Amino acid sequence: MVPYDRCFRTLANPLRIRIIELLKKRPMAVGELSKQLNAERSKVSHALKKLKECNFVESERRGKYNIYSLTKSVLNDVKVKGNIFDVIKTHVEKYCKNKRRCRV
Amino acid sequence: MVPYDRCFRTLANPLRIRIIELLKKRPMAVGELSKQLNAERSKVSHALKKLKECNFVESERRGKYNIYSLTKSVLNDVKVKGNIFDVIKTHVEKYCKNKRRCRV
DNA sequence: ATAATATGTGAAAATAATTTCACATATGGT
DNA sequence: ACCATATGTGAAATTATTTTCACATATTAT
Repeated sequence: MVPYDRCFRTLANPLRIRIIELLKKRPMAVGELSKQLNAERSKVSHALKKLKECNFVESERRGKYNIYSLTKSVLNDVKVKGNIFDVIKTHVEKYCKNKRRCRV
Repeated sequence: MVPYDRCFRTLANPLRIRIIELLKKRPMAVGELSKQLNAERSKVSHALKKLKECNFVESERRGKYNIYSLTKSVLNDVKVKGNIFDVIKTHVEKYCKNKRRCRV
C-alpha cells in the first residue's frame, strides 16, 4: 500500500543527497567522496551502502579502489532530465512502486 | 547546500504518504482521516502538523471540525500531473530548494 | 451551564537512524 | 613477506523520530 517511503527515507539525509549530487559529475572512489564531502570515511561507506540498496548507485572494483557511480538508469535520467527530482521521481517509480518496496 | 532533505524526511513515513494519497481524493477532517487510516487520532494530528509545516497540506476550521486538504499548489499539481511524484517534485522545488529549507 | 465531540499538544516512553570506532579484508608496492 | 592504503562492517554510543497518553481548548447540543 505504501511502498515508497523507504526510498524517501534514503533521501532524507543530507549526506546521501550530497553524494548523489557529487556522483552526477563523475564516478568517484570512497576516499575521494569522503574528502570532497569532508565527511568521515566510514560514514560515507555506510551512506553508500544505503544508496546502493536502493539502486541509486553501484560500485566497481578498480584495483584497491571501489569506484561508485550513479546507476545506469539514474545516470541516464540525469543526462536527459538534468534535475535531481525528475531523476528521483523516475527512479522511485521504477524501483519502489511495487509491493515489495525498494529492491535490495 | 542541501536544502531538500527535510522535505524528503517528511515523506519518509508511510502514514504521511498515505495521508497525502487520501487527501488527493478530497478534503477531510482529522477524525475521518484517522478512521480511514485506522490510525490513532493524535498520531494523525502529529503527522498533519509536519505535512503542514512543509506546505503539503493546509487546514480550515469548519465548526468543530478541522478540514485538511492538499495545498492549492499541490492540489493543482495533482490535477495536472496525476502522479504523486510529479507533485512532490514540483512542490519540493518550490518550497525546499532555497537556502532556508522547507519554510515553516 | 454541562456534557459530548473534535482536535491539538507537550512530554515521556519506545523505536529507529546516525555516528563513531575498532577491527577485518583486499590490493599494491617495496 | 611486510607494510601502507582503501574500503567494508558490526556494534556500541549518540541522536532523532515516532508513538502514546494525559490533558487543554474549542465548538455544538441539550
